[in-house]
Amino acid sequence: QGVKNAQLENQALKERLRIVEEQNKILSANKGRRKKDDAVAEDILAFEAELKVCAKRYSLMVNMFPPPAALLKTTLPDPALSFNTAARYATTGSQEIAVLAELYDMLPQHLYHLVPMNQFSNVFSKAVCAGRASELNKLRSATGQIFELPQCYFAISYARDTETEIRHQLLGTTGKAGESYPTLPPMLFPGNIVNCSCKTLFGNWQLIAKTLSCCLKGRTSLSNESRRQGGAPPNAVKWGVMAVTPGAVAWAIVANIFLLSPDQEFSQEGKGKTSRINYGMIFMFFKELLICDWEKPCLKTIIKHINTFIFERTSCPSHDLNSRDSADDLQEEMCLARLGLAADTEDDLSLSDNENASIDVLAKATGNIALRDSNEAPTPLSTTTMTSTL
DNA sequence: AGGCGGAGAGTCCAGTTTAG
DNA sequence: CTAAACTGGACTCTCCGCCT
Repeated sequence: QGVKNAQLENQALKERLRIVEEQNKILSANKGRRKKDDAVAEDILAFEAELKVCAKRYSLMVNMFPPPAALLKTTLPDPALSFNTAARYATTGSQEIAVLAELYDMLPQHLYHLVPMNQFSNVFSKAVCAGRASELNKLRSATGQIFELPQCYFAISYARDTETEIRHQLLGTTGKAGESYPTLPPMLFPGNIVNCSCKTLFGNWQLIAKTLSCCLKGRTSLSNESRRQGGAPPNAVKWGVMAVTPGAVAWAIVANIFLLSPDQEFSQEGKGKTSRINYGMIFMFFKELLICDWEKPCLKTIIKHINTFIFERTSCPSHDLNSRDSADDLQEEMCLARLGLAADTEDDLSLSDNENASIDVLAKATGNIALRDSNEAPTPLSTTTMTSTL
């Protein structure tokens, strides 16, 4: 009797399932015809995989944060603005256009028509965030190697802010309650020593190079001994990336700060929950600085070092890292010193207004003032607002 | 064989909605 | 009004296909 009852029950359930499935089919079929938008949605769906790859590349090489949805609706002015020069920071309008131009530059032409669609922003933003999260997750397992510290410090819930090497030597805070994080942490300077006149900013380029190498060439590119044994093509090969960009360098700096910070997650708005570091603003700050100074010889030298480290190194990075000949070192130091000198005296008459503006930002930031959230609305990417916040 | 990256399921947490 | 239920965002883990 028991078996019989169970069988009957089973049959009844199956019948019910069949009815529900049928109803579901009808509902989804109707849903398909209800909106005019659906052809559009299908179009985006068809290119979804390609779009996701582009979004991830965009998030690492161009902009750590997805562009605002409203911006995607606007059309690009016909003579496309050059977005990799200081000119983009002239006005708020030119900055927005540059963000859009950058996006279009990143996408293959056959995807252009998708950008203004409603669904695009949603799909693209999600992919940007997912890509960023997966890279940060990968980095977290290699952070010990990057900073030459015990890997256990970087377990997600480890109290990193209690370790003085991290808190004091790399991030530059004393650990007092309510203290803010400096915009230019010691880890950006050689020997982790902040130079008040910024003479050696980015001199500690190895950390940036290692971070980007891990993201672009895979985790094993960091280890000295084991050479790459095979595997799927790493991101750099997949994306055809041959050199780092200002966005990528800024990405690496922000990622390094995040990995050292006590924060456990990287929110979409770009603000650290525990540290209250405003990562979004820091990213904008460094990207602007890098774009404005990209062609300056001192920065060029550093970028060359980073590119060599990531793209030309075949094996044994420790040699390249630690035993560069002193003449090379000296030359680099001098070069950096010139960058700092320009910031101090502003005696370089060839500087454009925008370059001066970037130096202004830099000089103010050196005063150990943090780009920290002060319970205000997120500030847009502009030099003027940035300096006033500082 | 083993590294790489992606998909997707699962976890955790915080904010919001809903039932009582 | 409160507590339970739901929802959504971000991260984690595992598996799988691809590749050298």
